[in-house]
Amino acid sequence: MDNSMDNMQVCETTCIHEDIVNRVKDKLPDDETIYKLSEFFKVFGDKTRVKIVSALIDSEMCVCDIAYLLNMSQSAISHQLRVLKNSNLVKNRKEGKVVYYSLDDEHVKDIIAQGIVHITHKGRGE
Amino acid sequence: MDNSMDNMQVCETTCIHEDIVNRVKDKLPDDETIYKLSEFFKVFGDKTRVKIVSALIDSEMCVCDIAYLLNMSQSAISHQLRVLKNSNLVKNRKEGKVVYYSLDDEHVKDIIAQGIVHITHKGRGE
DNA sequence: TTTATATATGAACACATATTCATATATTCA
DNA sequence: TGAATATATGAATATGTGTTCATATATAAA
Repeated sequence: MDNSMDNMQVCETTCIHEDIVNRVKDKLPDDETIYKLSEFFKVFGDKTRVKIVSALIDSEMCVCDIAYLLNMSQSAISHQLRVLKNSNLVKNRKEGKVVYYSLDDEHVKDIIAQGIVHITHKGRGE
Repeated sequence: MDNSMDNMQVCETTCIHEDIVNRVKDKLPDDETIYKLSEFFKVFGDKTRVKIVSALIDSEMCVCDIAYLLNMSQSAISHQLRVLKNSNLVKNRKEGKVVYYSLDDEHVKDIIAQGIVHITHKGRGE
């Protein structure tokens, strides 16, 4: 893992600001945190999942409701709900044959809201 | 676009809660907003980009600094910086041959912070 | 102008991923 | 038990994406 840079074209030059790099390196989150962060945001990086989450902000719904609402197949929704569940973003409860999904994280609303702030502030030229 | 559901295996059944679906449908953000949201979060859905952004929270840096800090090739970093720039998350200034990158969005810090809140709260079983 | 350096970029490749299709599982009802 | 329904899931496929490699561009220095 360390000799992977042996023949890589990286700037082995004088342009590196070692003081800055060293200072930043100390503050940078560890690799596991970075990985978890990117995996977390990756979940929101899909239209279908953002729709599902946005919908569940308003109300608990069953798989069939969501498929109908989003005009998508039951299978596709089910697969995505599993992704959301694995990320602890939604939970479910079973009532007979029907499985109801709802949000399992208080910050989901805030995350979406903050995303909206960004895209509305940056939409048309700075 | 409307007849795409003609032979799709969606629940054309009685389990749909029409009242809930209709109410949620009205509140759901429009398709363009959903798309922009997912594209926005997709940017944070990559380890390298999260690292770059986290690093830039602390200090402006040149491409070479970032490549050295993250132990990655200059080309890989340059490609990712373009993605971040296209998303209006970073800006750059040129000083001779050196290009310095810095954050271009006040909420980036908040987004990362909120992500950390989630992964630390949900890490070890609820 | 020639050389060196810092960055940008297009193409290719390897890998990840979202949806579909077929089917399995679980539950209710007759 | 058997039929119907709601959901879950594995495999396959198509599409997206991150890095590498080679190279182009831009700037500075000799």
